[in-house]
Amino acid sequence: MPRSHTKKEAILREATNLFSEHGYWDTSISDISKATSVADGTIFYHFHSKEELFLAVLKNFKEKLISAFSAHLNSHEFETGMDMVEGAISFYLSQANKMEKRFFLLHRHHYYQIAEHNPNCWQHLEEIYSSLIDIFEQAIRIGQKDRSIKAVDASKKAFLIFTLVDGIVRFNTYKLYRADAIYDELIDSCRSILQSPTN
Amino acid sequence: MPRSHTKKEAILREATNLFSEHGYWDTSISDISKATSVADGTIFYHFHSKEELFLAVLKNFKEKLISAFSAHLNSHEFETGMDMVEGAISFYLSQANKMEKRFFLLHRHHYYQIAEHNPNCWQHLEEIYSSLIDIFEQAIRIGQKDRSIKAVDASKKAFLIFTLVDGIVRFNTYKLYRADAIYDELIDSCRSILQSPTN
DNA sequence: TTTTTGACTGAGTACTCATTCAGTTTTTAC
DNA sequence: GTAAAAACTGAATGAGTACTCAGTCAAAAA
Repeated sequence: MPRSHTKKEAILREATNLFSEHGYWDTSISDISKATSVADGTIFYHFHSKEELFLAVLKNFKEKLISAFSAHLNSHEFETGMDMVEGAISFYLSQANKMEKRFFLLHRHHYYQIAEHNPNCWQHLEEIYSSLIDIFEQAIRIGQKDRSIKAVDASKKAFLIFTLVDGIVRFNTYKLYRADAIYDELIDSCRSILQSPTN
Repeated sequence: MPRSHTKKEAILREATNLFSEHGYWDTSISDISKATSVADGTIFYHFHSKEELFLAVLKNFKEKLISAFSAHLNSHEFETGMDMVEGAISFYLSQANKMEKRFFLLHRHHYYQIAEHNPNCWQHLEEIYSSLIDIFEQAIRIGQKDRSIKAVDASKKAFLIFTLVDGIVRFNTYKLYRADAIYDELIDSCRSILQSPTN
């Protein structure tokens, strides 16, 4: 239990770093073993294949991300549902900023490729997105109760807003646009989406 | 000119199909040569390396995409700038639908990785995005002249709307959400963003 | 003390893949 | 028609790769 545990964790940690930074194909098993100061075989002792390790990294990220989110929302009080939406947006952006490399994982195309034939992988992705979108949806519903948000389709609007925020994170990590330069416009637009008179 | 031209084009065409469908790493040179009925060496005669071929595919896609867009916009008349924005959105979605596989190219992470050390690749991506965003921006400016759109920051709102639409395309290709199920909400939201009273 | 167990090792295996190049065929120029 | 140039070929190369496995070692169980 003492060292073995540590080594498996270390492998997972280094694999997360390397897969996040360089992707699946540009990270070899021996890259990971070197970074962890472990023999190649040890990796296969703990994880049966490279793909399994890759999935373990995703699973780990999923758990960290979801618990970080619920911790944040539980520890904050929001005046209105609209404020809660805003809080969720800015928390998502700050998380993406803080663990930028990890967020790369979400945008790594290879996961979606694996997901096509691996239901397990698909489920991880699905859980990540649905739990994130859920946060927005719940905030919208709360806002509709306290009248800070209009009677819109909460589920669809939540998806749209999440898409928007996630897309901005994506452009930011690809260095094609800076997220902070557009923060105010983003919040503004989300307010418009949720508060403007229904047509 | 006769056959040589054809073969180079055929290689580019098959490479586009295979890279779009399976990605860079899951497409080998011999996959491409088999699909084109050409010897491996021929590929290297026309393109110096696999990466160069990959970039040629991107360049080709860029040109096709941009010209398809301007052809569409020039052949249509729009009542207002707001209608033009709507037209651009629905055209983007229909293009993404029609050449779904090709659009994968835009979301293939590998390009962004190459872009990090290859200014040429970065430029292609930058041109694709900036010309697409430009279309939205111009439509917004026209709308501001004809009063169908409020006095918003055209450049930033154009980026936001593009991000939103592109993000939806992404979720659609990954089969995590169906774009057509959300079309009305999308248009609605864009109207809100561009027409709601400024705070 | 002896045995057993499970974590760990790293050289070896079997393979894939991009790239090369010496040579052949086809096209163009004269 | 002939020479030069260009297009094309595919077997060979060599650098990598994920994964295996026979064996080491330390600590727990007997």
